[in-house]
Amino acid sequence: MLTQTTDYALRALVYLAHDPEDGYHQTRDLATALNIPGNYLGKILQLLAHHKLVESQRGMHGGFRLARLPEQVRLYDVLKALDTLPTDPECPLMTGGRQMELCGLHRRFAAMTRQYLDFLRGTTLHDLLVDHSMPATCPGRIPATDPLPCPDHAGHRLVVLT
Amino acid sequence: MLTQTTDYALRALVYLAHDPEDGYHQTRDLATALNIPGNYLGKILQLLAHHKLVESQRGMHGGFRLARLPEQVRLYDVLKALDTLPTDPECPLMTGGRQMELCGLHRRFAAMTRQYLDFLRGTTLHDLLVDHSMPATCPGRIPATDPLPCPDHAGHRLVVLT
DNA sequence: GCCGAATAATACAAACACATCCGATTAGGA
DNA sequence: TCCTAATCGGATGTGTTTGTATTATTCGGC
Repeated sequence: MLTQTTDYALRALVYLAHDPEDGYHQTRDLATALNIPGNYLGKILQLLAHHKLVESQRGMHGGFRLARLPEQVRLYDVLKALDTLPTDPECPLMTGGRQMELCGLHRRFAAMTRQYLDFLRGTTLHDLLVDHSMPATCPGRIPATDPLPCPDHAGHRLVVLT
Repeated sequence: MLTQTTDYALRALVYLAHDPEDGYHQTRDLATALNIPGNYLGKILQLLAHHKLVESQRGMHGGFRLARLPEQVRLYDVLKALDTLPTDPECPLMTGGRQMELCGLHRRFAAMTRQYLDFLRGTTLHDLLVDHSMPATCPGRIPATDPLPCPDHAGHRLVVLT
C-alpha cells in the first residue's frame, strides 16, 4: 500500500509539520529521529523541494522546512511529487478503442483505486497531526469500516524509538 | 494498485473461469488472447498451479484449467499465491515495543489496507464474471462510493482486442 | 510397445526500477 | 576565510518483468 519511499517522505513531512514555525531541520536529525537511512532521505527531501512541498537552506543552521501550512499539503500532493500515485486502471482488453469500457475485473479495481485517491485528496498533513479521530474530510469512510483501536498519542514526535 | 503480475494472473484466471468444464487451455492461447507475454505467463501459471489454483497437463492437448469452481477462488487467494498481498502496516516509530500503537499516518493507511483486504476476500472469480452489479459479498461498499458507470459485457472472452 | 510431436517445467540471463550508499561540489553563515 | 549542510552524480544490491533455451512429460500414430 505504501511504498518505502512514500512512507519515508510522509513521515518526514509529518515530523516537519509538528510546528511549521520551528525553522529548518537537518536531514541527519530527521533520519535518526525517524529511523530512515540518511542518504536516501536526502534524495527524497530534494525531490519534495523540487516540487515546492519543502524549502531547503544550505549551510549552517540550514535544513528543510515545510513550504506550506500542514493544512495545505494533501497526501495526494506528496504521492504525486514522488510519482507513486496509482495509475487510472484501464482494462487492457479494451485498449484499442476509445470505448472506455472496463471489464468486471478492472472496473472493481478502478473503484478501489478511486476510493484510495479520494482518501489521498481528502487528507492533509494537518489531519495526521490532530488524529484525535478520523477527519471529516476523509471521504473513504474508513472509520465506519474499522473504528480505530488505539488511543491517540499527542507527543508523537518524542516517542521515536531507539 | 494492481501489480503487473497480479493483473496477468487474474486475467488468465477470469479467462479460464468462463466455462470451467472446457478442458485445458494452452499458455500460448491465453497469452495471445489476453495480450500477455507468453513466457512470463507460463511462470505465473506454474505458480498458480503450485498453489492449487489451476491444474496443468503436459503433452498433447495439455494446458491449464481451474482447479476449483470460480465461486471458490477469491481474489485474496490469488494475491496470496503471488505474494502480492499488502503487508499489515505497523508504525515504524513503534517497532521497539510490543505496544502495537500506530501513529496517525499509519493508522489511516492500515485502515485503507484492511478495506482492500476485505474487498479481496469478498470477491471471487465468479463475481467478476457475472458483473451485472457489485456482488453482495463485497464488504468494501465500493458501489456506494462509486456506482459503476459502464454497462456489462457478457461475452467478455470474445471481446479481446487485436 | 516405440517414436515423434506437442506442451508444460525449469534454468539462465538481460533490462529496468527501487532502495541504498558514497564521494565531490556548491552555497550560506560565522 | 572556514565550516557546515544541501546538491548532484554515480555505484551497488535487490526485485520485477521479460526473453531464450533446455529438459521432462504426455499423447497419438505406427
